[in-house]
Formats: sequence, C-alpha cells, structure tokens
Amino acid sequence: MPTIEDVAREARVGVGTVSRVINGSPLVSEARRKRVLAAIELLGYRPSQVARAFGSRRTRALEVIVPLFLGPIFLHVLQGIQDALAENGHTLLLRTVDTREERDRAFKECCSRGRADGALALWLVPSPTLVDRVLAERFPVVLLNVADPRFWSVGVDHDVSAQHAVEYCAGLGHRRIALIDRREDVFDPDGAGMCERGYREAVHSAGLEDRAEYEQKAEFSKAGGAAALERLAELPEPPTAIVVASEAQAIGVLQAAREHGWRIPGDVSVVGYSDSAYAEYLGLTTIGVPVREIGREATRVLLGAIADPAPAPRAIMRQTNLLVRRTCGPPRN
Amino acid sequence: MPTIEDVAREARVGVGTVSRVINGSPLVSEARRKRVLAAIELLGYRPSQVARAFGSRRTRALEVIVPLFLGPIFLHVLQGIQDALAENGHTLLLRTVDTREERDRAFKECCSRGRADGALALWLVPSPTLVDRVLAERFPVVLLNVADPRFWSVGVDHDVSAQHAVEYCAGLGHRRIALIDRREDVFDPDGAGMCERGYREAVHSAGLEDRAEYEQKAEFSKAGGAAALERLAELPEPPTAIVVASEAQAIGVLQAAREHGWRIPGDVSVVGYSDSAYAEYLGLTTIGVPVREIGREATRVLLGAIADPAPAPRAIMRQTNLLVRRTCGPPRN
DNA sequence: TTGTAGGCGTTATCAG
DNA sequence: CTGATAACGCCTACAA
Repeated sequence: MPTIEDVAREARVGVGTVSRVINGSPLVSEARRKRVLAAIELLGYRPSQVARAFGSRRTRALEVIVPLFLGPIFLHVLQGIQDALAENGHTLLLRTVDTREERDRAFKECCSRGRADGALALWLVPSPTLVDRVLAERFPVVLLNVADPRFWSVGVDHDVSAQHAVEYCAGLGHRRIALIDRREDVFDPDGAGMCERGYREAVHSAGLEDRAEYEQKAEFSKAGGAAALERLAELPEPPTAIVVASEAQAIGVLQAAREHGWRIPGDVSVVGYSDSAYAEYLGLTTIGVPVREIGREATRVLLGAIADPAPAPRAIMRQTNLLVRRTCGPPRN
Repeated sequence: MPTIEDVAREARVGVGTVSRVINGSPLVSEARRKRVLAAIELLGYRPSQVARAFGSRRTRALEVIVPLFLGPIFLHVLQGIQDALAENGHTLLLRTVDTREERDRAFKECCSRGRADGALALWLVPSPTLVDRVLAERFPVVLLNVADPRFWSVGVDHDVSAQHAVEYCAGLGHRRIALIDRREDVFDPDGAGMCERGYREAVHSAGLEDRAEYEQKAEFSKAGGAAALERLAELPEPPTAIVVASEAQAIGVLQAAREHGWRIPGDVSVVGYSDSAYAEYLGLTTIGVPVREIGREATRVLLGAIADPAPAPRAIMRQTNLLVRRTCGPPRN
C-alpha cells in the first residue's frame, strides 16, 4: 500500500501538497495538482481512512442506532439516510439494539469511543439517566420519530396522527373507537403511551364516551397487537374501530381479529400507523409516515450539527397523511 | 478525554502496561492490573477506537454489503450477524448497493480503504471484472447465499431447492409447473437463472413436458414477479403451479394472480422461496432458507478468515426445508 | 502557493 | 513481567 509520502516523492512535491489535493483545497497550483493526481493514479494510492480519521479527529462516519423490531421501516429510513449521504463519502456504522441494556450501551459508547462523528437514533431516546451524560459529551445526536426538546429531532406528531385516525373513524360513524398504543419509550414498560393524549382529545371533541378499557398499551410487535386485540374482543362491548400505533401491531391485530372470527372492516375497522409494501398488500388503511423523508432530513440535520454545533436543537415536524384502503368502513349498525 | 498516558501516569506504570491491560494480555502482574483498572475507572478513560485501529492496523470492523431490495431478509441476516458478534466488540459498517455501479464501488472500496477487516456480501457476488482485483487484495470476503469457488461462501443450493419445490408440486399431481426465476447475479440482466438447472432436472425426472415458455426470468422484486405472472397467464396453456425464486417475487405473483382472477391454490399453486413474518401471514407455502443461521455462520467464517487467512476458501451449504402453508394444492383436474 | 515538522493515541518491539 | 521508544499515515500549523 503506497502512502502519502510515496505519492509526494513520485510527484516531486511535499506531503502537504498531496494532502491538499486529496482534500480538495484550492491552495494548490494547477500544475502541481495534475502532477499529484497523476502520481496517485500511477501508484494506485488510496488514502487510509483510518489514518485520516486519526489525524483529523473526524471519522466521517455516522452511527445509526436501530431497534431491530422496526422491521421494514428501518429499510425505508435507511434509504432516506443514503439519499442525504449520496456522494458525500460518509460511512454508516450500524448498531442494533433490542433491549434496554443494549440501548444504554449504544448511547454510552457512541459518545465516548469516537468511532463516529454523530449518531441517528431511530424511534429511540436515550434512557433518562443517560440524557445528561450524552448531552455533556457534546456528541451530535439526532432523534428520529421521537421528540425530546434537549436533542435535535425529526419526526411526526403522534398525537395529531392519532387524532386524525380517531376523527376519520368517527366520521365513518363509529362511536366505540379503541386505541392500541405503544409506549413512548419502547424500552420503558411503564412509560406513557405514545398516542394517548391525541386519542383522548379526539374522543372528547367527537363527543364520544371515554372508556379506559378502550385504551390498550401493547408491545411494539405483531404479538403485542394480537394480544391487545384479544383483550378488546373480550370486552362486553367491544369497539367497532381500532386505531393501532404501529404497522407491526396492526398486522397482529388483523391476524388475531381474523382468528377471532371478525371480518374486517365488517365487524371491526382498523387504522394502522406507517406504511410499507406489506401494509399495501394487506390493504391496511393507515396513517402514512414519511419515513424516508425523515431519514433524509435527519441526516442533513446531523451533518449540519457536526459541521456547526452552535445552533440550539429543534424538533422538526413532518406531516402524516391518511392512506385509505380496505380495513375501514362504517360500523355495522 | 484522557489518554493512555494519563492513565499510565495515574497508575504509575508505563503505557505498555496499560495497553496490555486493555487488551487482556496475561503478561501483567495482578497488582499492576488492579492499579491500572482503578486509574481507568477514576479517569473515565475510554480507549480511542480510531487510534487503536491506526496503531494496530486492525479496525475491528466488518463491512456488510447489502442490496436493499433484500427487504426483511436483510434484517434476519443481520440478526444472525449479531448473534456471531455478540460480546466480541466488532463494529458493523453498512454499505447499501442498489445498482451495478454501486456494487462495484462497494467491492473496490472495501478492499482498499481499510475501514474494515473483512466484508460480508449479502446475496451478491463481485462483478466478474472485479473478482481478480478483490482476490489480489487478499481482503477477506464471505459471500452469503451465492456461490463462487474463489471465495468463502455460506448459503443453500438453489438448484436443489428448486428441485424440491417442483417435486412437491408434481407430487400434488401438477403436470404444468412453471418457474419464475431470478438471475444468479442480480445485477446482470443477461445472466443465467439462479434455479434453472434444478428446475429442469426436476421437470425431466418427473417425466413432465419441457416447455421453454414456463421458464420465466424476472426482476428480484414484487413488480418483477407480477410481470412474470402476467406472461404466464397469457399462455394458451397456463401452468397450474408456479415455483418462484424469492419471497419478494412471490408476493407480486400472489397479488397479480389475485388481480387476474385466479384463486390460490384453486386455480394455481405457488411455492415461494425464503421466509418471513409476512410470508407467514400471507400463508405462503415456501422453501425456508435458514437466513439467520447463514448470517451467523458467515460471520464466524469471516472472523476466522481474518484471524487466519491461510485456509483455502470453501462453500458451506445449509439445508432448506419446505414450509407447507396455504398456497399449494392439487390441480383442478 | 509550498514544504517541513510536530502531533494525534495506540500498538509493538526490544532491551532490561 | 516492565518501561522506553519507534512506528503507524495523515493533517495542520507555521515559516518560507
């Protein structure tokens, strides 16, 4: 492997000049630049990324912290990230987290180990106990689809989304509308529901009865959605419409409802949350979340924060839009 | 950020000793090890990963090269990779490739830029023109689910899989069995079909008529599968069973068949390839590929090849197993 | 605009 | 077992 010195010798210039050429500095005469480029070509020189990172104290890498249960959504976010990264030569580090402990380690290590210049946390916040620590490291972190005023974030307003979904069902004539929610912090089993506030508001303003048993919190998974549906189905007065806080849960709901002998949307209407090829195939009426765009925008924000850490963090909000398909209809009576 | 020197000073030892402690060398007395550990704790020292990589010429990172169209399969592979990586402290670099050019760049750069110690190529081979170059770099690469005798690989035998699928359909009584195949090299639109050999063999040995029009090659996507189904549906004598070379294509086939007015499995039976939660939900009868296990095994192989590059590469094969669900039945007559 | 030299935080070597 | 010390390959002042 040739080094920068070999190139400098071959081109009969100093290593500084080679470095400048590599980094696109304008402070190089055209003649020398050509000589350097030729030498690079001749020797097949490729700068060592590790040495560059070491020398410049910038890794040109971004860490993506992702809970695997996101499923295909992750792939869409990834596309957005790539959109923003196209041609700017950043590397992606992938860190998957499936438990609370892994999440904590991920946040701790991304700050201190210096493998990346910043991090994107997908559908994830740092544990409350870690927030101060992460903040203290002044390591740029952008949260996707969750909000915390102390961090940069890009996402949608989940309460507004739930509100829209409830309003849509109410508009179809439903009076018994349930919510299968997820936790705001997936890894906090006792935490608040992500959509509960918006759901309650919509229930109130639609003049519907406010029944606690219609507010189910479930695990962020197919199984979680299915289990919640069972609970709703056992109620003396089951709901006629269900708003579900994620696609994974919604699929579980559809499956469980079918096994329960319910027809959809005949016996029960279902509104999902976020979209994918599968939701489309299943005909799931759902609240579309511009996931790819969120990934793209968040990456831009992160790159910006890395380049200039001065600005105070903001929460950037995107619109959702209801995708009407085949799982909603008017109530039976 | 404290450095190794700060720790050495605090612990009143040399930097070499600190380094040994960090790296778990046995050549340290218990007394000093304790002093060092205490100093590390006291100072909150974290070794710089970049400096370590620079000093040791080992990044402790693996690059994952993945075509995004893999969809959820990628997530399963990822879990397998994480299984193998648990607790051994390697980092994952993610490189997505969606075109032939991106694929080529990925293979070129992973070798020369030195960001990772090895690479896992998912469902991907290097372009024929790049093979020699990659080989020459002596950069460890393991191919997943594709085979090339010049590289390490872990996967399944696609011909055997196709054969099983055809045999299964023939066993149900089908005589007109079609194949919707994908290219062996996804990015080579003129390349050979991945399953064609096994399909033909099975057709012959089942004593079925060998019809060229039953052998469709399609893009590795839902749309590709759907388009191929249209072509088969237009045939004067359409098949009564279809073997499809991927899950994505199979889903397109199901959708297109439904739109075509075909009932499944009444009018046509479908066998998919590889499995996911969605295939399960859809009731797709499919050839299960142990994707997670392939990811795990490939990672182990890669780590082995990094540790000891001497052994000649081998192709490691795993078994598939037919998952019988609801998309296959006997032919109508 | 250019070259030189110091520094980045480890690892690895080599005497002790 | 231990501690100096020389790499490692690049970036970035700084002086010219």
